[in-house]
Amino acid sequence: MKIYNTLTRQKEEFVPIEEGKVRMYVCGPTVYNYIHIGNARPMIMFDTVRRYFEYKGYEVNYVSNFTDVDDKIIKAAIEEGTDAHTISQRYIEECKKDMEAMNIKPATCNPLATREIDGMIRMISTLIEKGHAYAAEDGTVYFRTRSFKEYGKLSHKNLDDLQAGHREIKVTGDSTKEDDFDFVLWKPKKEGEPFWKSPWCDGRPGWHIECSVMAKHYLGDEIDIHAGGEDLIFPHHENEIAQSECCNDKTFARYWMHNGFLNIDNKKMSKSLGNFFTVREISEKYDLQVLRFFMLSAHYRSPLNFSAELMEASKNGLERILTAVERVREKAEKASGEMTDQEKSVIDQDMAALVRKYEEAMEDDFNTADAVSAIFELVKLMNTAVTDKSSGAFDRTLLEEVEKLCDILGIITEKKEELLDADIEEMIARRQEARKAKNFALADQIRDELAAKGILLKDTREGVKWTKA
RNA sequence: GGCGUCGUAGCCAAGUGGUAAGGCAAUGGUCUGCAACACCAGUAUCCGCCGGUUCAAAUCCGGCCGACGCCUCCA
Repeated sequence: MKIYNTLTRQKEEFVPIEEGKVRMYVCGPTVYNYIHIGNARPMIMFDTVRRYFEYKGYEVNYVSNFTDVDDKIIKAAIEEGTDAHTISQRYIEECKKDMEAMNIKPATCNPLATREIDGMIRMISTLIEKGHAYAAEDGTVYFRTRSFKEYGKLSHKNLDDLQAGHREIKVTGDSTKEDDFDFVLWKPKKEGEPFWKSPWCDGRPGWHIECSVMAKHYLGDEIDIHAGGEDLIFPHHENEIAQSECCNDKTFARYWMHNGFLNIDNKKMSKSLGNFFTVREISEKYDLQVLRFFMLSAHYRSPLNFSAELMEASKNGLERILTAVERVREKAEKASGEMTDQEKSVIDQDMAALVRKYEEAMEDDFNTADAVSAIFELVKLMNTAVTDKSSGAFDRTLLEEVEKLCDILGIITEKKEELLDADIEEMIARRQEARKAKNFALADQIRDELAAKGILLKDTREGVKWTKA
């Protein structure tokens, strides 16, 4: 399996630290509001990575944090006249609902920054002892960036270039720093802010130290994969490496994976541009499976543009897959019989080739766009090869394979059991009678009425089917 | 100023040296009472532009144009 490693800027063969196991850390959201669709991209893509590893038989320890103390959370709390804890708890719960609707598997562990303060204090103390950090007079603790020789290895920057190429390295009058590039590990509390006691001052941790500590706590000093959005490469991930490697004297993460940004109209999504969507907003219009499928349509490292048209296209494409699976599932339930030689050859040749295509795509740095195309080709195979005459064994073999491959991508093929109101059931029955009597005018009229209520009918060989608009 | 990414049909998107996957949309046909689904058919002589390397390039090299990202909180 090949993974593109930001550290080396190359695809590398994945070799786990521990045979058969994957230790993976994904930077999670800061919970000060509903998550936006940009937050959803790493969640969906790295969940897919995890699913593929599990499919290959790995045991994955998947850790993803919630940053629950931060300026934005505090600001939101002040605006609402409540406390930071209330805000973060609320949005963690809402975030989990969104994740479930996107069929993202719960992480092995979702650590909270505020529950890991002791570990942070320990790590900061160690860094100070080793000379990699220092406390200023006001109690702020800084990391001594230049003390880590490899600083910049992930983002491929070097401090002197940054200094030379400085575009107004303004760094507000932080005169207590020894160097402009030093960053905060611990900062003093301000009036009304949550704080914890520490050897340096009452205060709270800097953002970067949180992830280093949580990764160490739940995954150990060395991890296999560390992932997140590409904007985190610098400075967040760079700083994590500095902290962790200076503290533990071990390589922090072997593989660094970063997803590209989700754009709107080719522009970065931002509140100021007014092109900002929360996952919750999208869920009002679409099943979030559609959002997931949309994200899978591009490689995770490419920028991806979001628009209503593309969501429509994704919805239709997903529908094609789901319709085909549904039809075969119903047919397979009834069909019996062993495979003919010809069917065996379709399975061994055609289906096997597509499964291979799918796996090769996934093993090549998780090329989900290609993997999806293999599923479409499998759908075509099902649509043509599963007929009245095909054997039950054949139908089920194809069905199970497609279900399995969809599941790796997190696409749910099982249709949710939904019930209709009695009056709608009655209308459908009346329309069937009208059709039997060849009273098509009445039948069409009823169909239009149902459509107005958001119920779309299809007459199939297996009977009347309905879907919600 | 430094470091990067991208430019493939109307749209999305894979392909990164051997002669253009897949999907959406649109068109014609088959099926269907009609519609929907499904199937069949054709659909980029060509991969931003200009040069170069090679038997062979969308794929490698150079230049240009265009879009974008990071360097500051940010998925």
